[in-house]
Amino acid sequence: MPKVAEKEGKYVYRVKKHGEMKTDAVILSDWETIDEEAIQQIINVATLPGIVKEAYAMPDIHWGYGFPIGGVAAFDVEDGIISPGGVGFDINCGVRMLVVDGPASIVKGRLDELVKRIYELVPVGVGETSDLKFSKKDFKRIVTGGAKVVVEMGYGQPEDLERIEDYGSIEYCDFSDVSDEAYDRGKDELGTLGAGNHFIEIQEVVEVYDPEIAKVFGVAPGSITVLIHTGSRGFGHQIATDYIRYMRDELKEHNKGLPDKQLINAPFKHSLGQAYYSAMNCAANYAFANRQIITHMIRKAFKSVCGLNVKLVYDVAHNIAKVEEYQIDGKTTKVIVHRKGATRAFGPGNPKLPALFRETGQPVIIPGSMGTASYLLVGTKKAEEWTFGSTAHGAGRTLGRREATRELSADRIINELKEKGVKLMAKSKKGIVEEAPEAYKNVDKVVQIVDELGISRKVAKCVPLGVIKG
DNA sequence: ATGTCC
Repeated sequence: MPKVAEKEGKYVYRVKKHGEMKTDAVILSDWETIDEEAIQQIINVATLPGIVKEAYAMPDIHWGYGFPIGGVAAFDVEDGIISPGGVGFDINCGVRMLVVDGPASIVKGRLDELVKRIYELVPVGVGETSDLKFSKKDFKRIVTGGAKVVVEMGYGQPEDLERIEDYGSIEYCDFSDVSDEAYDRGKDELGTLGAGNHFIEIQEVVEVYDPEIAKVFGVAPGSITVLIHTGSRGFGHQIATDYIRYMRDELKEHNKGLPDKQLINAPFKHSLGQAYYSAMNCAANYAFANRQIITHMIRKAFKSVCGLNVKLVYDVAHNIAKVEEYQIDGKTTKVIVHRKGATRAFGPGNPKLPALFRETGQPVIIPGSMGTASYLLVGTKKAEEWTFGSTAHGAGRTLGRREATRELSADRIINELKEKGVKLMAKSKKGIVEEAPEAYKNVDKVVQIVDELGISRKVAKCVPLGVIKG
């Protein structure tokens, strides 16, 4: 443990404000699994203008571009900043859980066919495009309106919308803040999965920790669930790239003296900060629409192969910045919360939640690495009071992609999944090694920590039956 | 994460 960190409690470590830090940094994790580069990154975040309360690291923290992945930081909207590195390149990368309306036995009996059908319907892999064609006018409607626009176009049902974070639509956005290049990269990728850690997984609920909440969420022991993990593809990536460049070129003086160039940012109130916020929200809407279209394809697959309907459980964002209000030093303060590899975890009574989840708190989805468990949890008041309504987002890497490629073998991983009875279809062997379970922390441990800390609570555990990867 | 280097 670096000398700067003090243990404050079980899974709570504090780096007291020192040097250029404007606030403390708090690490919520077991110490053994953390790399020191990521700790330095959350310390760097605490030096940024307008940061309020504390910077937080979740138990799945690992090194990222500028900000660590698994980091949460809130900046005052009046004198704080917004930073593309605090959101991530895959803007509104997130996870959506579906539940199959019917017996597990039917799905298990047709698993191979089902995985194959989904693989045919959803384009996967780097740079993969879809056959769906949207006019520029429709594309503009989609990225400014999100999931509801594609539902209107026939991809899903109006009831889906209240089961998406922010109803799958973020209002503050203007298409004129999006570059032509971002449009070009994004126009043919709606309805595609992508690569890297993105996946579609068919799972079975093996354990329910809170039956009442599980019932509200629509799952029970033995339920078949489907997880979709993807984001805004080349569209969001280009928007991040564009605005990092604009901020570097146009805000030289403001960004002078950063502890790390990758922390490049704009004052939130500055026209460039507002333009990034707007373009980022276009990418967020794109990602919600993307997961909605993929849901439609999965529903088609289940209908044709099993004759079963599929319902939405919930859809969460884990790479995004949002304006929210919190009590800070007894004062209601409007902040721009950056959740990078962190999941919103609003508790019971939060007015931003639909009536459906008003009494329980919002569903939270924490996927594991390939072949391991995934969890459905519920948000808490404690998260709202402590971590700006945030919790972890996944297992978190322990090996970089390059290290994983060097140390692990795709064939062995394929065999291990086969032995476990998990059906895998993947576009590339490279993706398999990079996403091997050995390259990640143990998701069970991450979930145990957030549950014990009370920043979200376990509801159900799912294990994989079939995996589709890029 | 990503038309995995403009």
